[in-house]
Amino acid sequence: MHRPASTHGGLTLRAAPIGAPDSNGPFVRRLLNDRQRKLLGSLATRLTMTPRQVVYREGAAAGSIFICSEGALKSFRELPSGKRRIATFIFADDIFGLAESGAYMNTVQAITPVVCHRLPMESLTSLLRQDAELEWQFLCKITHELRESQRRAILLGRRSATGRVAMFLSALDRQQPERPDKNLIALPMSRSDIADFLGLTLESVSRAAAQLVRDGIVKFDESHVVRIVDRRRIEKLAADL
Amino acid sequence: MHRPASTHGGLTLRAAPIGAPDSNGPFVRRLLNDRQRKLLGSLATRLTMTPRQVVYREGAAAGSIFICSEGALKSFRELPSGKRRIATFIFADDIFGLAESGAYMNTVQAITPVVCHRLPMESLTSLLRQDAELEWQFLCKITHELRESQRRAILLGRRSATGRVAMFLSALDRQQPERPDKNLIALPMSRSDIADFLGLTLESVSRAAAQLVRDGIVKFDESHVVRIVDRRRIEKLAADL
DNA sequence: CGTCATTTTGAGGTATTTCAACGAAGGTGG
DNA sequence: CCACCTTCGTTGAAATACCTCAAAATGACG
Repeated sequence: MHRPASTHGGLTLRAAPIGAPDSNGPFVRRLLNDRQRKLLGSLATRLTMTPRQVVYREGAAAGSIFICSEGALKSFRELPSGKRRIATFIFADDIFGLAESGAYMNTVQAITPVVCHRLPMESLTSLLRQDAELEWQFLCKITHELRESQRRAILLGRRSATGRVAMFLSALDRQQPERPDKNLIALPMSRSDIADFLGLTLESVSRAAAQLVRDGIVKFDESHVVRIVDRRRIEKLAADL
Repeated sequence: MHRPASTHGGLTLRAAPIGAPDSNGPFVRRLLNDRQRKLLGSLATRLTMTPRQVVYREGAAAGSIFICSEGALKSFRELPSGKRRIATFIFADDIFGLAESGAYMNTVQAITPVVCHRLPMESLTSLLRQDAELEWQFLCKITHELRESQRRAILLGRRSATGRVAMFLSALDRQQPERPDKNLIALPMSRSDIADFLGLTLESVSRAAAQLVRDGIVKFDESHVVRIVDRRRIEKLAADL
């Protein structure tokens, strides 16, 4: 059943501020006010996707940008060798399809059921170039993404598999804001997705996860739900070593 | 001697367009028109730095953003283990200090003699929030950076040292636009900087570089100047494997 | 020309990758 | 309801590649 009321209902972004003197840590807040949501909503088409469904493929003409409202997706490239590298996972309040020039750089595929909004590139850019306030929200969001991406690049430099996995869990933990139990982390993606994201093999991820369990740092309630047992240690592992 | 004429003379940004249907490859162009340069120039303070000089330190209050006009810098973090990870190298027409929230995330240090411009965060943000056109240029630039950062994260996933080094050289090659000899790449940074950037040891970088030379892919005219001998092969290596 | 930093080269240890097989989970059809 | 099949995840043992430790060689600079 279509619910036209929600056409722009879920349209939000989320990012840490750029210049604000925040208390401590990158506290993340929602962007976009009612006016801005309405403005974007008038351009947007609401889409629902089923798991494994492809939003767009690498190399396709980049005609739209997307905002995810619910669910999780992965953005990846197939390498000539047949290996697959995941550029980023996409969750609610994330933008995707913007960091492209002419053609999409990655393929984006739903992991869970997804609700997202498609905004035609042309109307969006002309809107942004007229509305500095709205554009500012986008600038904040992209800057936030850049920060995260750099953080990731730094931590990918490390060799240790358990360190990488700890870093990954910690990033997911930071990323998931409102949850009943703050120590539960949903892992919607498969082990091999995690491996492709971290530049490890699927086996190494499995072993590293087992190691973290043996060390009493985390515990798997289900194979896709992690419980943080010792938050201090996982954050120490993630911070570096 | 102060040269007020050049206060805003070197103020440019450089990025691939976001939505433009570019011919092929991310052709990079200069941003900012005269009006915008003048506007920014009126806010900016011109700074010259000597090699090893620190622009700002990790954790310091983020009061300004910077635009580099000449030279090269590195942005890095010291890890508790004493190791050092380079988040990014900064060249002419790059912005730095923007992807922070309240406090700078990284330390930035000059590698070569540098000319850059300091823009107070507050005046810049209030200017941007009024001037959508100018803000658009910044959005393009940050988006470009995000693209590069994601590309890097993807390629850091790989284990192969020679592949990483090839990727690094290829990225520098793309990054350096106007050169007399298109096959010469300047490597202003040290081997250990490269290692810290790629998440390798200095020795591995040295060996990987030697390997590339043995394979007839590159040649070192000087220890900080590389000549690409076989462009097809280095790009194949960099693209993946 | 001597000193110090940077870079290269060498030999072993260790971690991850590979290759392989097994176990678990979910969906389909008889 | 159960057998079957496919996908996903775990575990085990050898090979490879990078890291570590160490020392020599090259280059920069006073």
